[in-house]
Amino acid sequence: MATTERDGNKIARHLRDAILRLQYRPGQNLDEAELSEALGVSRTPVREAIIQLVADGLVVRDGRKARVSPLDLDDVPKLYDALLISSRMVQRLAAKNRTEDDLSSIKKMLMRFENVTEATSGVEWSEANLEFHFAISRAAGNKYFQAFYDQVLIDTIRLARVCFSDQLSPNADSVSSLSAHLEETVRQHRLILAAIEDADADTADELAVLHHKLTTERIKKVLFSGVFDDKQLQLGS
Amino acid sequence: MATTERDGNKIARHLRDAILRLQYRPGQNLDEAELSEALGVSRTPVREAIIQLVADGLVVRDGRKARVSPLDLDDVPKLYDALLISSRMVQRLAAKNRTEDDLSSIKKMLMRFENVTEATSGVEWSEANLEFHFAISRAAGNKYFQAFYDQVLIDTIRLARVCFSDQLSPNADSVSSLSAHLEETVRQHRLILAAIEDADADTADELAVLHHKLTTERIKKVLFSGVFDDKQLQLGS
DNA sequence: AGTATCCATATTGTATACTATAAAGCAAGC
DNA sequence: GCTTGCTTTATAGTATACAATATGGATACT
Repeated sequence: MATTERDGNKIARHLRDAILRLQYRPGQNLDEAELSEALGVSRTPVREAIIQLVADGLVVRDGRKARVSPLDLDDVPKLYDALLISSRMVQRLAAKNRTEDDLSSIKKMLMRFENVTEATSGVEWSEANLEFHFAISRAAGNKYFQAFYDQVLIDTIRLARVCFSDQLSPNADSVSSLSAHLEETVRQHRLILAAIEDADADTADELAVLHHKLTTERIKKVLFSGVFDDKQLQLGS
Repeated sequence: MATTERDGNKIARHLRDAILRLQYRPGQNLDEAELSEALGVSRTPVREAIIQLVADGLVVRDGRKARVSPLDLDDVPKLYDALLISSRMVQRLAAKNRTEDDLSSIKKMLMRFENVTEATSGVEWSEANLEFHFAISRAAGNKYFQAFYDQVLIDTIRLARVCFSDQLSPNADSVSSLSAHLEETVRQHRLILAAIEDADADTADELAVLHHKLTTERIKKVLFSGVFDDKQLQLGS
């Protein structure tokens, strides 16, 4: 799959990164001439990159125009359905099929993720997170499940970033909960690695369920944490 | 997904069909100049079509060259793993989420498939089969599972066609078993439609398992039916 | 005043010319 | 005689010019 083969095409990779980092916002129109000028190449490679991204699902055709694909709200539950199933399957397969190379790759990504702190930018930490799960995806050794999972992971990250970036003024509660969240994430990642190393497919599967729960709870917390506090704003006081 | 959006690009569609029909054999080199001449267009649209097909997994990059992707033998068990899981999930979802439009679409494809007889060419019947399952895939209403399943279906069909086309002299046994196989396939398709119509997810799931079994048994029968008959060729007679 | 049609313009789609690169073949040296 | 490096050639990658089409605005007609 295109997302897996680290990427081949320089300009497609640049566009992909820019989209994932929300430098191009979901729904934004992609003008070929504009992009080719910005990137200092002609329209041809830009067009070809866009075609790839359409196939990857990051860009969507709207008539002849191309737009960054827009993270539809009623796709969110579907995304988390897919995340639950694909992560369970992939971690199960990874526990069965992982090679020594896979293990060291996963370990490397885990260590990178462990160096993430509260000070690290959100983009960096979600990138490290993504790479950890990509490594597991490769370890599963089944290109069909891998393509499925990679696609789901990418949209999960995009959604998370949109949620966290729209959280314009991070309130004290979410900041204080961040370090706890990071800690728990690292703890789970270690357990997942251990299960895969032990070839314990059932545990790897159960851990996927737990990790899914952690992810969805985190998103829920952000989405429903308004800026108003019902204690401070007594109507009529 | 690209395979789902009936296709947008005329020349990509042509190439896709040609590859699925084995008019371009797995492993075959795709020369841009040659193709552009054959199709009566310039290299640009051919290149763009190839990029799409690479993303769809039907074409693979080999250095800078492009080749029809070669159906690796040790991917076969992985394909059937993926087929089992994806078909179960998709049929389960379809039973839950299907709309009336989905149902009539599935019914239409079922009727088309029922008109397939032993006289029909293999390409036509597998095409009708594919369309039936694509319709169910759409009915699932989850683009992630749909993309997963569609990809698996496409490779399943490709593999089947390679197996049956390589069966150079179809022996009497496989010909006589064909009508039984067709009949059983139609029977299962009807049951699957009924389960989806009844919103009976568990049955739809179980039927996917049965259908998977039918598919794999059929392939096994072809792969292991040599042309020699051990009764006719007694050594030393 | 509202709507419909036509023209102008912007933007995508295609063709072709040119450039860079990789593979193959030949030659020379070890 | 085999290997290695250079040259040649074929093929992919890029740029630019041109064609087609969709969209928006203006004008005219109802």
